[in-house]
Amino acid sequence: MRAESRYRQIARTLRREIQEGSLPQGGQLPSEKQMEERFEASRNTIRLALGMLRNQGLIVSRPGRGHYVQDVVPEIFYATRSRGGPGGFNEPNLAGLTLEELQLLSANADIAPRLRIPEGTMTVVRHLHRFSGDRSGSVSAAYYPMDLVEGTPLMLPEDVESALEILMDHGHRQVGYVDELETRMPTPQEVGQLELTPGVPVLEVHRTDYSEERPLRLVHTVHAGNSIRYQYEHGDLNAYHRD
Amino acid sequence: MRAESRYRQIARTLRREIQEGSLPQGGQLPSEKQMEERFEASRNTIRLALGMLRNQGLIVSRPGRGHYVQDVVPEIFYATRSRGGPGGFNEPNLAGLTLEELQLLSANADIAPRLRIPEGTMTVVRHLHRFSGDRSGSVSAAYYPMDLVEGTPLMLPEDVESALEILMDHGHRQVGYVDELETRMPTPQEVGQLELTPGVPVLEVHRTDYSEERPLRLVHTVHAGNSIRYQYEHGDLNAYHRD
DNA sequence: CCTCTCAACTTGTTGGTACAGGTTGAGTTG
DNA sequence: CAACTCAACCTGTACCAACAAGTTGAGAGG
Repeated sequence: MRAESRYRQIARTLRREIQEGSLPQGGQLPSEKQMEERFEASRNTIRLALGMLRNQGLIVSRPGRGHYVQDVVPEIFYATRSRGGPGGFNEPNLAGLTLEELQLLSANADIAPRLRIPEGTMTVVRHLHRFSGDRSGSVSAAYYPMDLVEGTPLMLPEDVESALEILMDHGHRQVGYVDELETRMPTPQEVGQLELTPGVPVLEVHRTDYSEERPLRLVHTVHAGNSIRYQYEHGDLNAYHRD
Repeated sequence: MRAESRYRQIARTLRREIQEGSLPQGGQLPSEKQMEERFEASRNTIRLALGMLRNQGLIVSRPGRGHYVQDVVPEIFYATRSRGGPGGFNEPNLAGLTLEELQLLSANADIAPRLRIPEGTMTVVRHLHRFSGDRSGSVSAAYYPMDLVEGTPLMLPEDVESALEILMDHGHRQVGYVDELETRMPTPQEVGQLELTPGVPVLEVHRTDYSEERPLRLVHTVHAGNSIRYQYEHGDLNAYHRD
């Protein structure tokens, strides 16, 4: 059992062919039956190899169709590039964001500390969905302390242009934010929401926006890992930041 | 085939038990044979369910031992918290970094554009390894343009206190940086280097450090996704940043 | 020419068997 | 008592068989 197992050898071979381009992006792999003959292995062994590649996000498999080489290009999210938000900070990719649901929820242990409110305090939650192209890109939940948004359009189940601008009009100006980034494998629910193919991790971001006095908002976003790149700039880079 | 398949049901049941804590962290799951009886399914089906949990990073499996509930707590990397680096910026977690290898390498298409040097230009590459506790935390490669480090201790195969400080002593002061963050599944090589358990994604970070004139260094880091959290702060948050 | 049916393909799921090799603890042996 | 052996477990790998269900294209039928 010390030597590399058969299915790992097969996976390695296929992986190399994918990365070298003998199997072009989007191209179809031979059927499992054909691979049985080529590699002189049983279908189960072939499927173990294909399972590895699927888990690595290199291929996608469609019942009745076949196995295909995966092709996705990530889009870059410039976290620190100003887009004229009220505080000079851009909102998490407003373009393509649509409101899915509006909810009243008491803050749990994940939310309350970040908003610096007691657990159980009421918050207004706006669930947003971002599509990139025809595919699902991310799902967000923006938590607002109830007292901050009472009597504002943020209480209404409608899309808004800029939530931070609305807050500013009510006397709460954003002066900064904190982003916390983690990666992990998706939950089954997220696999459905983001239409994730197996083997694609998610990037989980907690952004807390602050005024001078208090946290204004917590945006919890889960991005499909194969379609996102975050970029942060710090310091005096006027002459050197890239596009 | 429309109904949820048997192995997914089993995985869902076990997942719930893990998340609810009926199966404590670090605890051992029943053996596959015992689960055959409990779920009235074949070993193949049980193993498919366990494979799902393993791919989700919820369990680890050890031949001859059994299946265990995974338990890891991520450590936070404060990307924007100053630690007295020359430019007021901290280096990527200097503590625990050890030099593995020193290399001379011509810049490829990944490196050259970020350092704004022509492809093929010589760079000095310092390979670093960070351990968190007894486990492997991340592997980094720091790329320096050759002309910048000639005649400095950075050409020597020895650990250095602060590379940016050395560069400053030679007239190159860091004034800022750009971080690019992506997530993906690890390559087989990274699985070995980082001692990753299956189902754990990696966080890939490209940090480019700049002086007023030019890029000074590119640090390419691959973190084990289950042991890292990145944090970025922006704006005037003196009173509000958390520990 | 268009539509519909269906055979022939595809992957997904489930059952079984067998053996390799790591791990452990009971029991034997010195 | 210490060391060693070994049976009994564990997971990993590999094979075979069968059926379910999605997909497609050839060909029959209108």
